[in-house]
Amino acid sequence: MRRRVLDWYAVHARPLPWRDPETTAWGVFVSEVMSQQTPVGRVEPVWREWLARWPTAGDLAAESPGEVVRAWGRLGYPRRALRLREAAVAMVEHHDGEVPQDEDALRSLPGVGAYTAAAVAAFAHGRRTVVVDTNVRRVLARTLQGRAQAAPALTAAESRLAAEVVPQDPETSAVWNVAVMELGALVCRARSPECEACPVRDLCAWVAAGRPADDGPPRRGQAWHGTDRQVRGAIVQTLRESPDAIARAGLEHAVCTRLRLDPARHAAQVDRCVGSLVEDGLVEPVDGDRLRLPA
DNA sequence: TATCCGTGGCT
DNA sequence: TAGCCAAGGAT
Repeated sequence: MRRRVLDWYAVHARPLPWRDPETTAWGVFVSEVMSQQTPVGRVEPVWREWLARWPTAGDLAAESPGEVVRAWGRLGYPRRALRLREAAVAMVEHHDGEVPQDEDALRSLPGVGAYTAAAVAAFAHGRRTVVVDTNVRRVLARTLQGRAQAAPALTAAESRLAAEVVPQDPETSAVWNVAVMELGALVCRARSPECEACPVRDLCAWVAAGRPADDGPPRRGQAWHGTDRQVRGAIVQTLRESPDAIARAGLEHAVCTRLRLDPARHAAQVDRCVGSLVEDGLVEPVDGDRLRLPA
């Protein structure tokens, strides 16, 4: 199985810029944070802008939060932009401006969880780690467990399984980790798997079982229309597009217009969301009644 | 552990 | 078309 996946990756890997051997650890770190819950195709152009503008952690650490959120554009979950900047500050203050190599040190950075710490240690520093993302979970669930999808949340059994299949040699392990992810992203996809193109289809327990449908609990869809998330998104988008601070009433109007909401009935929701965004550090009140991205 | 947190393309 | 889903993390 390992040889097949590694050989497949050698031929089919996408030429993502952060996979270039000359990309710095900082570049890899930025790519991993941007890719959290955002398709890599959308990440690539923003990543290029960021690395040209802030080629080191020190460069980003010196930038204002608002400018970082603005440059984040529409990647989604803009709190990640703030945490990425905070991580850069921590690197400057505690790691001599460099991306830590140790998984635990990475884990302690803002916005870095188990996945990102393992991924950066492996892909930026060549460490042997166990990278478990949604792609890896799905590939292992199908090939080894014969299930259509992984469990809703990562289980201890899954982590053990993932750890068992990572090659011992550090260099090979790093390629293995990215290769399984790539297989999940390109072939062993969640919705329309392309089993005919899979290098391990004849070893796959799910294929052997006749590709049975998922037998797990029904997934809860993410509500969107009319939610605080939608309103928060519209608020930040409006402020991103405005070079100057905006009066609260003007912001309410702009957001309701953008979302086609009745201002009379949604002013309170917009206000509540502004409050939560201020708490998150994504919005900053100025001059009493005006709002802007944080300076 | 369940829920919250953006955005947009795909089926 | 409406829902599903994407290199997760924090609480």
